[in-house]
Amino acid sequence: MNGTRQQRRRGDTRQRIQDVALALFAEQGYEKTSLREIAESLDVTKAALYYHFKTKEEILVSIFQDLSRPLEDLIAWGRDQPHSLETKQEIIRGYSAALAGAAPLFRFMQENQATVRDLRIGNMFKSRMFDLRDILIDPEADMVDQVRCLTALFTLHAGMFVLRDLEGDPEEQRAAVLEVATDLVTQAHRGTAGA
Amino acid sequence: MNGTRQQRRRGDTRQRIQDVALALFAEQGYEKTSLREIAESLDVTKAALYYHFKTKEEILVSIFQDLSRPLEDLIAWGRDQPHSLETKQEIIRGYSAALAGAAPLFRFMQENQATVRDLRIGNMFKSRMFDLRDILIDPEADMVDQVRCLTALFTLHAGMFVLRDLEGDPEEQRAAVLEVATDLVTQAHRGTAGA
Amino acid sequence: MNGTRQQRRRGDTRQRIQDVALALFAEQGYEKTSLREIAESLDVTKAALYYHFKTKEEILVSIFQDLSRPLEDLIAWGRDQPHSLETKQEIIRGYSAALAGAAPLFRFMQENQATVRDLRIGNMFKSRMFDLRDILIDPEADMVDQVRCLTALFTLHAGMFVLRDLEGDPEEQRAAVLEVATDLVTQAHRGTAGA
Amino acid sequence: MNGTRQQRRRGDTRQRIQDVALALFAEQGYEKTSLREIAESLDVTKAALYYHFKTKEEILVSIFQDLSRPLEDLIAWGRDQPHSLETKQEIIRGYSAALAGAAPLFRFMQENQATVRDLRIGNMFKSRMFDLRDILIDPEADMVDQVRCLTALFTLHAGMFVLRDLEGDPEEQRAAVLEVATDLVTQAHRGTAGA
DNA sequence: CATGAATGAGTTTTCATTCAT
DNA sequence: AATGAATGAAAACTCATTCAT
Repeated sequence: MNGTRQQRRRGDTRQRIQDVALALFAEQGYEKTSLREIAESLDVTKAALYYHFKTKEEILVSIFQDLSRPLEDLIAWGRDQPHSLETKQEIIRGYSAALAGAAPLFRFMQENQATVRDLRIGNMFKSRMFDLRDILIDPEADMVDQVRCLTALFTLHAGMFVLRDLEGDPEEQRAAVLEVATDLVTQAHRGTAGA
Repeated sequence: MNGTRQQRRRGDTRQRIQDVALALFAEQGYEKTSLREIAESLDVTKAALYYHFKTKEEILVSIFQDLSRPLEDLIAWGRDQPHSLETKQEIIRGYSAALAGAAPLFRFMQENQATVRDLRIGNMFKSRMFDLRDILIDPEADMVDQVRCLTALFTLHAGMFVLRDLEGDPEEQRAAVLEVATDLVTQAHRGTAGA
Repeated sequence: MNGTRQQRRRGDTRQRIQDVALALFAEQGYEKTSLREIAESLDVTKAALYYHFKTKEEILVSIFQDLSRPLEDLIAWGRDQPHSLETKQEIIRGYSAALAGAAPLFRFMQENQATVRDLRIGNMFKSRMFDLRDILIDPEADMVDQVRCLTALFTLHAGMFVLRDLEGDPEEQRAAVLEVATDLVTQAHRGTAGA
Repeated sequence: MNGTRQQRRRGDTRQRIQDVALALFAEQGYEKTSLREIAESLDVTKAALYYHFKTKEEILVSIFQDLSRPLEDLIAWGRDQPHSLETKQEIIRGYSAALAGAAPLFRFMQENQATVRDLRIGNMFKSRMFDLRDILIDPEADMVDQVRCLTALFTLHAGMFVLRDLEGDPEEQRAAVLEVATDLVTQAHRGTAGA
């Protein structure tokens, strides 16, 4: 007992499934990752996956729920703040941190939109984005400033997956992306506030 | 003769396959669209598809090649221009038009990145984007301004698929998106030129 | 007219189909050679093949009929000869020549027995072999001598396709094979005649 | 429980697949035997076959590996013996026994050479034959005696599938074939030893 | 003498899922 | 907490063949 083979501290399996699944989903996409592949990576049988999760989709949902917690907290916080410039800037910073903290998940969401769209997490994610939008955007702002805010959001997203292909220091890149995004919401806020 | 059922103006089939395939690919994603589905939509057999295209991927490639022609022309034009602000703004305008002119295709590219990545069009598209980047970005500009240019590009992309979910006049939206993107390259250019 | 493209002296096509088909059948096997492949090798369409031959099998049958003519002549000759040793030796020589004269065909027959068995040429070939056997074998000879005669036949066959993998001068090999085969019928004849 | 339908002694399926597959492969050929046919013969689904074997080819490979074991043992034995006449005769006897012990498999190999050639078992079998050749053939023997040895081998092969079409007592036939083959290696050995 | 367009029936293979043990 | 065995549905693709032109 406590043998070499059984190293795996028990109770661990669920977490290990999530980890491997996310890695594969992010690397290959959801549809191209089969449960067989996940099981083999873990050296368990497919049936074992079904002991821990009801369906393939459930695995993904559970990952999303676990990893998007910080984002949810951010939104909850933002909702109670005044629509001030500081709040908006803090939201941008927070979102950037949330993305960085669960990069594989968000990269997955980016790259598998068509698939994600008709999975349960599709709506979950969409509603988070709407929440962010409602915090950032002033409904009375003109269209251009509204677009600036949305653009700020997508700048952060794109920063994750596009800049990977670019030369240059990653830390410097992240900072630059954050600056551009912050700039955009600031311009948007000024435009509206000044009018 | 010339019956109702046989309406099918001959020679038409290849084009009809491309049309239906693109519509389905954009709507459901590449993997979730089966050749059976495409064939049934057209009221032909699967084998007929294989008469016109060697593989499923080939259908997609042919669509991409046909529809990305304007983008290619734009790049060819841009390569020979001076790296002036006017050129950059014209590139943004042109890219916006190219996207609008083949919206379903580019929406598809956006939403199926994980899939597209290991299809032939993955590299084709990537290299187009690199070309655009090289035209827009001044290699001596600082990181922030470089990010601004890339952001301009993605603003246009995101404009296509995100704004669909937004209320408001589509034409006004498109104009706003274009303005934000133009603004970004302008700022980037000023920053660099002024330094 | 008499243009560069149409070089192909007309009327030739049927023959060209047979040639290419035999080459491919021998190289890859009957089932693994598709009509598409044959057509493409000839730079014509599949439908063109159907102008010249009713079915895939028909192509093969026509090849067999054309190329097995010498064998048929040999058998016809042998049937009218006395069952002397000279006759038997001549049959062996003749069969060797027939095989050499249509090597790809007979190699094909060797290597595709399972397939050939339920094609029309299966029975055609089988009956030729029975004819040869009846000429070579004395029904009153003992089993061992009968086997010697059959072995002589198969020695020639095997000589074609096995020796290809062997080092050594091909001509010397062919001569050696012929000598062994001749030896076998001679022994068989002596055994029977001497008894 | 223990119902008539569920007879299937569990754990049995893999073996049953191999048995049925070999029977069908030998009877109809590899290409003309579909997995559907095998599955239906066993009253399981196609997918069940894939639970036990990764590909169609794997089924064949596994059969070959299981059934060619005695041949491998024979070769292993032969390699360590002196190149004496007794050794050679024993090899012939042993090969005859090996063929008889797995007649359907070797018949299959005979009749599907074109197919087998580009499957993994093609090379496996070829190398076994080369091993046998190296044991039987004296490299200093003249070509004719070398051919005699090879012919001995093919006599045994041909004995299996040709004699099926012949009248006469099968046991007597087998004995006769063995005698002819033994005779051939003996002649070959004498020729070389005497020189 | 040949092509362009298409079909129907089939192939091997893969997948998410189930369930008795 | 997991496995071994299996399934039903579907996928992409191939092939010999047909026929109007």
